[in-house]
Amino acid sequence: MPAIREHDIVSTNADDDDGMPPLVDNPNPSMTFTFFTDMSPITALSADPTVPFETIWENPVPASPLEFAEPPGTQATFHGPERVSHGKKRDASYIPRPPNAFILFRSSFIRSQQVPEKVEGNHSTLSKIIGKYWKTLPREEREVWEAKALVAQAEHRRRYPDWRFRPGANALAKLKVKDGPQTPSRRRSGQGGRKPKANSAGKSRKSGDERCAMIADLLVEGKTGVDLEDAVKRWEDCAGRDVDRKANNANGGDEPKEVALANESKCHEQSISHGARDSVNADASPSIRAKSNEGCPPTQARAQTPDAIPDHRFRVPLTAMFKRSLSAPADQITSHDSFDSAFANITYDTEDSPQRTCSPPSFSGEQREDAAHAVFCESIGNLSPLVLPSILGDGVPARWNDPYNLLETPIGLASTNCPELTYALDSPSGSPVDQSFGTYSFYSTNPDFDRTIPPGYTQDMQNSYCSLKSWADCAPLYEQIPIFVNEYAEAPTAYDWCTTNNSMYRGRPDALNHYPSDTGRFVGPDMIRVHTEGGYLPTVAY
DNA sequence: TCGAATGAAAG
DNA sequence: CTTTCATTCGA
Repeated sequence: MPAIREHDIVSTNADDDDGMPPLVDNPNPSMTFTFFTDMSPITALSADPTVPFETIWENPVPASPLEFAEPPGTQATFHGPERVSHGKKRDASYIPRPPNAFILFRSSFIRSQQVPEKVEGNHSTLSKIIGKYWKTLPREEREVWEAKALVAQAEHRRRYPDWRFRPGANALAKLKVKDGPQTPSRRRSGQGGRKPKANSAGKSRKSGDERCAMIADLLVEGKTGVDLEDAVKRWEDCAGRDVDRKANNANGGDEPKEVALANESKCHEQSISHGARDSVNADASPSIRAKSNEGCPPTQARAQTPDAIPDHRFRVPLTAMFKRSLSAPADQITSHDSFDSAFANITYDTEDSPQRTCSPPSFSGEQREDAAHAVFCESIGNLSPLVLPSILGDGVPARWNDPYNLLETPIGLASTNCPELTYALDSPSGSPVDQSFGTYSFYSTNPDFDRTIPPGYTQDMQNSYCSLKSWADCAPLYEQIPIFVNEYAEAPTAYDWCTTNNSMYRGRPDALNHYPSDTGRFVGPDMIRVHTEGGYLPTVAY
């Protein structure tokens, strides 16, 4: 099977330049689709095709009210060339880079005006604050932004299939515009550009950093708006004069801590965390992770990761896990590389065997596919790295492999999280219905999916098939990008998986659902290797 | 296969 | 200017 270039997906869209969401070329009349949970269901964003794609990753859930409502007219959009971003004069044809997770977070954060202008209006300083705040985000929350970044990236690629990041290419243009030949002042070298003041070596700088850290801490506590303003004011009233001493202290001096603590605690005695937001909502707001940082938040050794329990799963950031070169020539893309590295030595926690390591199994016997292209994933009952986290965020974080939280949905009813979908369960014959067992499927009213059974699929697999390309084409409509196993596979004909004792099993997808465990409890396979009939490009994200 | 550079948002 | 992250480029 010829290797299919990733861009072939999008280049089939004739409307790539028109700026309108193309949806799918396949206007199949109403149909339903089902897929297995290990087939990377994605979360529906909006079935409304009129929703401009620019708003997709910023406002994925219009239905869920944002606690920090943004002022009207400030809805986040992806700023394509049709809109000049923040006053930079650029050619109308200029295509900006897709925003990364942090940039999206920062934008949303600033838009939500949690830090009043009076507290800080300078965007450089805001960047510092937001950067510190960003580092304290719990992983789930950060993943939300990583997911958005992936969506943004996917959408960017859909719109500008031929775009390539060309660092420096724009620098030339800049020099031209600035008419002066301009020394190529390396901006981050600290040498080139004028160094403003800060000659008093660290003093003002230090206090600035201190203040940033303080504000970031207050944000972590959940303070925003007026609360934040008050707290900052209190801090400034009495802590400002401590700055010098603190600055010295930070340079290795062993200043008695009681002094600082006393000062601080008297300045901002109790701050009641009000950040009772649902954690995985999609705006950059302080959330419930505000801990018991009563009194003055220590400005340095703050909990970097609020996760109380170290979670060794998926330490690889999503964006890294699913990273693929956006700009590399398509036929050089080897997106499995990131997968291989991401999953090579991941330790999984499961109910049955915490911290069990399951390295990629070595297969014996005939292997039809290129082992280097194998994609590993977890399956039903376990977290699936193939599914991005749900950002539906209506208070119940969905499972990784159940992004619609369908397992909490009565069978046969539409998910409250995603009315477009209905949950069905095929229980193994004779078994009581057990939602952790059996095949569960999502039925969609989305007509845009191709369910033409490819060669290799038998009729009884029909219900588990949905064209992955359809998902890919629809990706911008969904919060979650379909992370597909074998996007271009003719058909997955068999899955191999290893169990806790490293036994190898093989079977079709439905067999996975019937895999019994010694304990009488369903144990999902640790890993699944998807076999295909021919070669394939294991695109992991589109 | 590195580290350095660039640029994404914003005012 | 300033942040983090993704990507490219040159050595």
